[in-house]
Amino acid sequence: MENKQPNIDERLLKPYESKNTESKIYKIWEDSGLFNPDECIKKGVTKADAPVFSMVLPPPNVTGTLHMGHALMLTVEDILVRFNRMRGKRTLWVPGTDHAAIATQSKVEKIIYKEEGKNRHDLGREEFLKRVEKFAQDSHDTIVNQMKTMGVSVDWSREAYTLDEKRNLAVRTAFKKMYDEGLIYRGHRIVNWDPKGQTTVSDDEVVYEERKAKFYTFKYSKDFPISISTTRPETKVGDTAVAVHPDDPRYKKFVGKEYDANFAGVHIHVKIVADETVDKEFGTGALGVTPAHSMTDWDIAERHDLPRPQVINEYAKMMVDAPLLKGKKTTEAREIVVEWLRQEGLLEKEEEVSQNISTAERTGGIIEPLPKLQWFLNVNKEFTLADSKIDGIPSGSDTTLKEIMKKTVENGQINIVPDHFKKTYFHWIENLRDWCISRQIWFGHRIPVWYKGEEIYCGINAPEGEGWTQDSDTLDTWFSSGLWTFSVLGWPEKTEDLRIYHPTDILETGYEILFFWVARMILMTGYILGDIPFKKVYLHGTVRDAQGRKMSKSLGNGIDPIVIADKYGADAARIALVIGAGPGTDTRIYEDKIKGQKHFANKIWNVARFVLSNVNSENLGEKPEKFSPENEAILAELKNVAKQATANIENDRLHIAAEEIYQYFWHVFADKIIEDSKEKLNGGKANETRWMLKTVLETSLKLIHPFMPFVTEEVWEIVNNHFGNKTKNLIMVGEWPEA
RNA sequence: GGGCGACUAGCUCAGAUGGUUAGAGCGUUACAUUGACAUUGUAAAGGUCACAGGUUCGAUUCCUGUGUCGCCCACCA
Repeated sequence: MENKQPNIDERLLKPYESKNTESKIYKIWEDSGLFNPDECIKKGVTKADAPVFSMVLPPPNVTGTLHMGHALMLTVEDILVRFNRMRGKRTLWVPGTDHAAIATQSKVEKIIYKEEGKNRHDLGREEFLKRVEKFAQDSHDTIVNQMKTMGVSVDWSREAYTLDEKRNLAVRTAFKKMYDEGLIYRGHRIVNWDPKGQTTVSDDEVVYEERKAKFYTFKYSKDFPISISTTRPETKVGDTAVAVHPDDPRYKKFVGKEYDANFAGVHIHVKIVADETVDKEFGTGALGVTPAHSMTDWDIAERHDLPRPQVINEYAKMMVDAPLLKGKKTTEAREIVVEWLRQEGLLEKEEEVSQNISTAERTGGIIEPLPKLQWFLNVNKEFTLADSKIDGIPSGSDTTLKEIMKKTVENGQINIVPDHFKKTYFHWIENLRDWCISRQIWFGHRIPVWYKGEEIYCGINAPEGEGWTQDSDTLDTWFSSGLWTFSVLGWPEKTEDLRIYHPTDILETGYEILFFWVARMILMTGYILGDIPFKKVYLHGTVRDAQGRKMSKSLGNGIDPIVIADKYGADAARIALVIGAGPGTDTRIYEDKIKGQKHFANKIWNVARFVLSNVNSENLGEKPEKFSPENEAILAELKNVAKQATANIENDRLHIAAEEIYQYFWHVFADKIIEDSKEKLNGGKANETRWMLKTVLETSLKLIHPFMPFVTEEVWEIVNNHFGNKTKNLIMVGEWPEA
């Protein structure tokens, strides 16, 4: 071979070692300040009037550490950001973390209980919150380090936290505006009460588990004319009606009649009502109405103006006065009531059925529907949107939150990728009910409402004067995350950031939080700013293991992205995550896949070694004005690869872009171009071949950079030194190859 | 019950607006090689693109139906 010459960087003489390189490179990036667009302008790498590209990081929960799903998210977003930055755009990516109210609180409660045997009430609100904040801080620090390990080019100077001072002001300001306009109201409603967590949970935080249950058919008393069925006989002490279908010939004659009965020692007064919602075919076709402990029954009771006595309390215990049941847990009470029915000869049938039981996602507690005084956000109430940038909702016209959520996506102002998630989104909106925003937990944004006797005050700050007490509830965590795109940019202040970077360009997140979060951001931004929060929603899939199972703690099949990055390099993990994962598609990840990409990093390294050992400032002559046809063809193909990559990234096909670049680099550049060049380097076209190799190498590095930023930055530096380039720009702000 | 999606090589997956012999990685087999390469390269085997109809000059791609799997939503008291 031509040489094993001294003038090649000695780093290249050994195989590529990601371990120390990556942390070193990250430090160089951070020190450069170029993650911050203001700094890019100051240093002249970005024009002040360049087009803007902005994005917020979906803030990870401060409940622990990042998993592979986060790694995928960070990778996809970093690719988009690096690509746009290299294209010369004024690029901002704002990082942050989410306090994740109930998730974090219950996690800390578990730890404290395990270690000290105490619950939060033993510690008291103040001490408990101190503990949670400490935990959140530690967790935050871990997460930040993990993000750096993955190579994210976020602007740390703008980092935010959903529960910091500025975001708290945003929350209070938004709450007050909604309260003043009557969109936020307080009311008795059936809520999903979690007796284990002692709090309300939203509909979306309820998960259903299938279990076997007994389905009992019986009458309230001997002289009661209609049999009813239920899986929860203990709730029947709270019945105030039996509902039948208006057209049901069996029961028509009873409608309107009222009966008294002694049911398991509790006096009940039951009216027969006719209601369209009753299914004639199900059970006996007659439904015992328990208004206080069932959503649908509550609605029936409301329609027929029935009393709604509560018979179960917050601890899932019976609160009736009958000696048989008083203070008993619901499960015990069920046995007691069934036994009573047997003895009285009222039980007619007992069947085994499988039933979906509601549980709380975070604590696993069995949901007890209870009527409670809660805060709600009305999604159907009309209000006037004073200043609107939403197509189809003119400024000054009346609209609803639901309409805002619908219109912005319908009219294409917000695009969802992949497209079919739009259908899911609309379907969800159709069925959306008022959003219960209060939580009976301590960790979170305290509701900005104060009471003094009968007086209620809602304000950004506490009211003047003595004797006011603040509402003890906190807000659903998604209330503050709903403001995220603009609260991180400084709202409610009228900041420059807000003017320049909002609405953001893309929101990249997992499809599983389309409703929790994406929809709520659209709602909040529409209401508060009369605008959209982002132009495009890019949804990534779930990361699964080699067998296609979800990664979970209980299965123990999780792969820690940090362990992987340590072993194979973050570059390898990144490109392994992206290749084969189109938007909205689940992807499988396993060590062999990542190992393969580590080889790719090494391939880049070796290609650089080959090129630099054959091309250097001494043997490189004048750049030829015209290349021979064969080299011309090579450069044309290179240009075409760049063009394809650009188009694919712009059209959300990162997986294709990554694969094509990989294919080109390995199987065209390394296997063909370099192999062919070995001969040419000794022939008459040696100089133009050197130029060609240098050009292909440098251009390829740029194309690979968004996907594998560390190794490309390292090689870039070596290349620059090798040729003694004076302007030593980082590849991170290098110019993206012309398409 | 309602909705959404998937089904392509042994395995994991690409195949945007229908158009020659359907692609990659891993795996398998053969050969080469002290090579820029903790190897790598060259080549090979391997596919009724789930099934059945339809539209079309032409369907893996569009339409209808069937089957299997997965996910989301609702929830029957």
